[in-house]
Amino acid sequence: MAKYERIADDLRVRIQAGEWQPGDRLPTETPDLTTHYKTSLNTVRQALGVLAAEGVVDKVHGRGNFVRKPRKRVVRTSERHQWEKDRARESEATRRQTGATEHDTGLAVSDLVFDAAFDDAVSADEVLAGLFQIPVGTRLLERTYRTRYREEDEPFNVARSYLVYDTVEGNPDLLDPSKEPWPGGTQNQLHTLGIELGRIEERVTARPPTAEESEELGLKAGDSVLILWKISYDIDGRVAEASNVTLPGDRTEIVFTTPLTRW
Amino acid sequence: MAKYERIADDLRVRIQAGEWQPGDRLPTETPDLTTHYKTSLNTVRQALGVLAAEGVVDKVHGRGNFVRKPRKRVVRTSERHQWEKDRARESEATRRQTGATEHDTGLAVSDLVFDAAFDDAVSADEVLAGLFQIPVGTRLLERTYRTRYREEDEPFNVARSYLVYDTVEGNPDLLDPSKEPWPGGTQNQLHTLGIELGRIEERVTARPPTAEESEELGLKAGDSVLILWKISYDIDGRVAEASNVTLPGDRTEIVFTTPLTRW
DNA sequence: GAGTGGTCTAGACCACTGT
DNA sequence: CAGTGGTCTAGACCACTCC
Repeated sequence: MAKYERIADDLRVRIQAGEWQPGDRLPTETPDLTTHYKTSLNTVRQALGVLAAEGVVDKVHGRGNFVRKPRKRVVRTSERHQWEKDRARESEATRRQTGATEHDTGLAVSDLVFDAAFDDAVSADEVLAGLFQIPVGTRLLERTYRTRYREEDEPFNVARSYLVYDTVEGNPDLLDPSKEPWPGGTQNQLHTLGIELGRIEERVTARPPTAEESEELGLKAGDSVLILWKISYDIDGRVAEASNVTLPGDRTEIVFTTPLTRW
Repeated sequence: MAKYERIADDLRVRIQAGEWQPGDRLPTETPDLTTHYKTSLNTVRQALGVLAAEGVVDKVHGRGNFVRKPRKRVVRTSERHQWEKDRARESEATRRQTGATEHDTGLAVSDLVFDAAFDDAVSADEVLAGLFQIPVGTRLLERTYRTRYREEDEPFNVARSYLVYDTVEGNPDLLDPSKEPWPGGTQNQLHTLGIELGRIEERVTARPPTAEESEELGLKAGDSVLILWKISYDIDGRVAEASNVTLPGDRTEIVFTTPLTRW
């Protein structure tokens, strides 16, 4: 076993044992750790790199290496869909109170900041064309949403929603970024187009963030992202909307409930 | 911007542009890349480390650095639960045909290899005690399952299932590792104890693998794991079983369907 | 044994943080 | 300005893969 692995293991054990609490600063790379482990700087840094990649340690330039604190979780439940559907036909006054994100996080609208960007001339790639059962290159409306806590700088998710352009022309609000976030969410918007949803499918995978995502979501080494594709089917089984959300893996818990029929 | 970042960006762009195809070997670290970028070995390796952490490049000791190929996905659907419940009361002959994993992967039992390990004296920690609504320290039965493709060395998942020990004493098969995998799965086993499930809840998060998980699941730098907690409630709303599965994030797609009631 | 990546060293200098 | 982490170099030697 390499020296840097032994150092990483030793530090990991000492952290787990509580020698340093979450938030505490570890001994300095130079001279503390290099002399303690009788090794060179590179080797100490390689060991700390392992722990950072595991999410055990936060490296902060100019300040030190810290034991990472567990972060507050955002829970996203599958009940949100039925809840959103039930609310889609409520009065605007009612709808204006809260959206699905607030339903999940338990926060008021005022705690969250939204940002919307539209692109009404996106061409369907193979994946989207396959979902919507349309030719590649069909014109789509792409809406990008970012949600963040008012006190934090970085958004905690980035969502991109796709609709077939031809189907949304009937509602000009759907093409106006300043109308965001609409009271009622997507299901209310689809309702104005005469579309009722019958079923929602969600597909979840995980991977390390790309450099771009790390930048955008303020992720550190040792973070993963959850990729959630939400596909909304109308009552005839056609795809009405497809969207994907990028969620920080360690801050997000996705909860699904499957009711079972009685024997 | 640091030199290693510029090198990583340059290589990333060239890979995306198709200069090297998935599976192709990149130029050697020494002397090709060091001379091409007029830099030292460490700097080239730091750049390649970035790409490896993103999952773009596979580093293979003694052979080279390769453009990573997308891997075959295993799909896990939430329909499996109802399917498993419907099957739990079928004859053993029928049940013996396939299990829920085969239902998802579309493979025959003979393509998969299972491994089961039991520990009938696990003490409930705070998380499990909270789930089952029992005192911390209550005796639990922990069953660990590993599933892998017959042709591959590493399992593609590791699952740990927890049952309250007192409730399983009625069925000695539940305490015998050699009876694994039982035809019918957990729902069939619970059926023999007179327990019928009414609802299943699944909670999903993602994070980088621990050193132990990388070892066990054969994961490389640049992989994430999905952690799925499955909580099974009986028809009275009590927790009957809790289990967690560790799934390789880039090989697994979890699919959930939410049916919506009609307006 | 040749080729290739992995580990380690010792030292220089840069960049960020807080006093 | 002092303290601390980040980048980079040049070179030595080890470990793995494949012919």
